[in-house]
Amino acid sequence: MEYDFRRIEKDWQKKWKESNAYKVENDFSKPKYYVLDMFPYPSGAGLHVGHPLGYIASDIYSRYKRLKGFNVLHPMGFDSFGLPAEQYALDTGQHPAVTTKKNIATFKAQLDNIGFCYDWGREVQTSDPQYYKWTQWIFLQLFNSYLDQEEQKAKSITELIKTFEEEGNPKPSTSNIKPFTAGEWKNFDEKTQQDILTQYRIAYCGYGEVNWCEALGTVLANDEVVNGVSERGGYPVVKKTLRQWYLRITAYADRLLNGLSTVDFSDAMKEMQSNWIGKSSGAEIDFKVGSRESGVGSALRVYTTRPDTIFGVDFMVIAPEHELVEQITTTEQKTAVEEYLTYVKSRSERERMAEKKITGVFTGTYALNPFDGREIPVWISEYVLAGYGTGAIMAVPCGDERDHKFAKHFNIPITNIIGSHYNGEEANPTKEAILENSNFLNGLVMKGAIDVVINALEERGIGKRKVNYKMRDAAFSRQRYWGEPFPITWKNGIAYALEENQLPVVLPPMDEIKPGKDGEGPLSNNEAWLQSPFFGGGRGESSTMPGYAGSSWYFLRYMDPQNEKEFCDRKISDYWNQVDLYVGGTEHAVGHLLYSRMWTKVLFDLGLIGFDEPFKRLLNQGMIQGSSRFVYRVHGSNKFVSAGLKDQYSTDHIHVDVNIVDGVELDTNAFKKWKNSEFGNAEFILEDGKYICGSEVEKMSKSKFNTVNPDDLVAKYGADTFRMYEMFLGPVEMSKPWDTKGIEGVHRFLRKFWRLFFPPSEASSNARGQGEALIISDEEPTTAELKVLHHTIRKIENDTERFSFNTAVSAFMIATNELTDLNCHKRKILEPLLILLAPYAPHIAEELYSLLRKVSPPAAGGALEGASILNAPYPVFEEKYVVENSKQYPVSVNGKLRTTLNFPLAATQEEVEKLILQNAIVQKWLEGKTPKKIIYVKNKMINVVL
RNA sequence: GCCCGGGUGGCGGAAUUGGUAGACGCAGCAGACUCAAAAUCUGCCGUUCGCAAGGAUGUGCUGGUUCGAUUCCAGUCCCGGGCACCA
Repeated sequence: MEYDFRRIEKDWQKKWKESNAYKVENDFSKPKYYVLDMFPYPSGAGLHVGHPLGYIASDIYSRYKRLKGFNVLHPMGFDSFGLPAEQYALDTGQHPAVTTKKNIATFKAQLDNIGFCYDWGREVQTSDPQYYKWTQWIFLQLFNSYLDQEEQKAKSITELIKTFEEEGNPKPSTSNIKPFTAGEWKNFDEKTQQDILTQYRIAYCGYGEVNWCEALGTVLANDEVVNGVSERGGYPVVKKTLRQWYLRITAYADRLLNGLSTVDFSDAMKEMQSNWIGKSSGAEIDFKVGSRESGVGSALRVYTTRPDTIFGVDFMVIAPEHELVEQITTTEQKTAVEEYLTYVKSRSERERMAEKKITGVFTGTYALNPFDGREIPVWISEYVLAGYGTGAIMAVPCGDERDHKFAKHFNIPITNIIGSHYNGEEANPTKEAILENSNFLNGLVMKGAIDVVINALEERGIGKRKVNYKMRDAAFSRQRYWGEPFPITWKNGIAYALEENQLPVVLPPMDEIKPGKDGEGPLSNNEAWLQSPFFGGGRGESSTMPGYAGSSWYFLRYMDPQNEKEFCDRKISDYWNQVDLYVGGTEHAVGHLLYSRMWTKVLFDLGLIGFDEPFKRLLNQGMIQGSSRFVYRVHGSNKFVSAGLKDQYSTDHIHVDVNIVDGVELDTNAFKKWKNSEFGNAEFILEDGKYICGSEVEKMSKSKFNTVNPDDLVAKYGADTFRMYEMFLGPVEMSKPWDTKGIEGVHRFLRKFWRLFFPPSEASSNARGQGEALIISDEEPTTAELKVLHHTIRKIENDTERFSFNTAVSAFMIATNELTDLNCHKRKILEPLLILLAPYAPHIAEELYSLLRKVSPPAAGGALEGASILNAPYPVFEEKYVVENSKQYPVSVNGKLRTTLNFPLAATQEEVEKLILQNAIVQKWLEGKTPKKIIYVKNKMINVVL
């Protein structure tokens, strides 16, 4: 019988579906394992071969864990709110709900084609009101909570109100609030009270500088802005002050950082996250300032990580936006300063980043070194950022490269406090130097002096120890339509939470989706909805939540997807607990992964779940790049010249569809028909009778004609071949260009594997060299056969556990080759092998397994017919089968391999040495000398050392 | 500029982390079966000397540690990724 993968795969996919084979029960009696893929955004383009890489890996691992006896949760869903659907709607007039639904159907069909073991009964879609009801509910928890600084724990805002009522707020944790007493609190009006609470809420609405993208008509979070342009679309982004919703993620900075040590992420991923959080510790120091004429006035507060260099401060720099700019500018410098500020405003964010010029202006004012009273000029420069630290720095040119360049540029004298470590040409940021010219710090090593200075500052009350973070609070509103509406109602300029029973606040259908006035979202055009009765007499919020809202908690909903009373039952989340294995790309390093980690921590603090890190282990799959092909058209003609000859002509290069190129050789007939025969009258200048294309590795995308659709490959070779080939390409973590060529090899292997069951014979073998009859013997296996099996069990188990799927595929190939050579058709070997293969190639394994079970008796017991390989007992590795009777050891002399000798296992060390020394080849290389010692390496080889 | 990865045949990639480098697959060459093709099978396949047996050499480059280095150390050159005025 032929390996008819089309029939087999169709049959089994149907049977699995009908029998609900992948349904997952919340069976608390079994050990659990949670495998999660980053759910896709259902774009209109459908899947290309790059997408399933991670899905295949997680599917293999899920099936493997299931065979190992775990209750495995391996769900799939769709991140179906988001910008592209809305952009598409603006362009085509199609409603996002319609296109999203269509795209999801395409995605599901494509995924099912590959044979994944998802329990679709647990599917979630973030744009489904039954789902986003709970996104809104969790938002309300964020809105109604604050972070208790002392306990570093989120608590209900009502507790904070109670504290204010009883004790007031003598020491506010933020400088935005003045201290108040309990009595004062009670006398504040509603607006004042709410404004104060806003400073504490974890989700809050406030004015702030945001990234505004005019082209997209919305604000963006910091991680959605790359090099001054929007991540999506590459449109310019400007800073703008607007009323926005925020998540107070900064309050969780320390916990997000510390939590990294408890999870198994790659070092690169951890580093990206900790860089983004950007914790640094140092000190805030107050410098008295005032112009010479006016005398000493207010204090200028700076932040520094290097207080030890305090005596090397030669000038101060404040950001152009700093609040003291006006106050400290002297009359004679006024014009110069104003000119400079105008110049700074004229420069866009992008220009500032692209060309880093040394610019600045002197304010005319001097600050006093708090220790020795030395006068230090205060400058203004754009290289100091208003948003970080205090927006002002103390500049130490001998130790900081930027300060050094600035000092050289403006001829500011440089004080050397590090002796020979400073060469006068370049700053040296060392911490190891012994301090000079540094008053009471002279003679101290710099890194030791840091604490000495901070203590001195704190004693004199002129500074304090301070930790700073680069991370900012995350902008949480978008001026868009296709997102979750806020469960918020505005009354008299105050945001109030809606009651739980008002949820979900359903996104109203709108005929036309276009931006509103004054930077408001499309919902602002729907005043009727904004004034709906469920907003309780207030006005609804016209912006919607960002794409990351729904994806920050979806892994919890899979556990209990149909629950109408809660986002997830606590007993159920206690059972499934953390995601044991999370598979996805690195592109979400500082977005989704940080937000979901934060939400988890809040939910944990509020006692709603029992763990504070969502993902125990993260596996980053690499990107599959496209391998583009080019043809070269001779300028102004319809002649196309082969790549090797193109230098003789002046040519344009044109992307050509990779699917009509075999390797690098163009199918010229297909090319003429391509794009509705746009090149129908093309002529070719060939080399060696062939047209050779140019090639380049690029991102896979439709516009580059380098995408390969998995559906085509599945149709041609089958899902099992496709799955194994994607794994065989190389390690999952690695990025690599797609190359369809090798898929034949994997397909050949599966056919060869099939022949172990349907061996060719004289009497009957079909066109593909496969026998017509299933041949299976119940004979006892030979030692050699058992050795192959148990080697393979060990190898597959090890490789699967460490996600080395490529080497596992190789191991299957080796086993198949060896068993073919041994002419082995024994059930006791082949049945366990099928079970090993099942996670990788489930369809062929299930087919052959069911065929075996139709002929008695099964090797491992159990039901004869109707048993599925999905629940088969995983084969157990037994060491005894791979142990040898006599052993061959390679023997080297001085590390160089010289020969291989056979030793009886029972031989004593003396006998072994005698055998070695008597050997003619060894004697030749010993050249008559006596060896110093003989090294036995780990049961692997023997080395004779001269 | 700073911080991570990584450089192994014609190609994708193995090597249980200090112990026979190049597994497995692709491509290539030669052969068997066939009228022929497809399919299948067998052999060869880093470089170099040699008819061969067998040597020598070889994991970006230069050194070092070791009986022994793709693996460890120092320096250096490329490639990929991340961050980038964060004081």
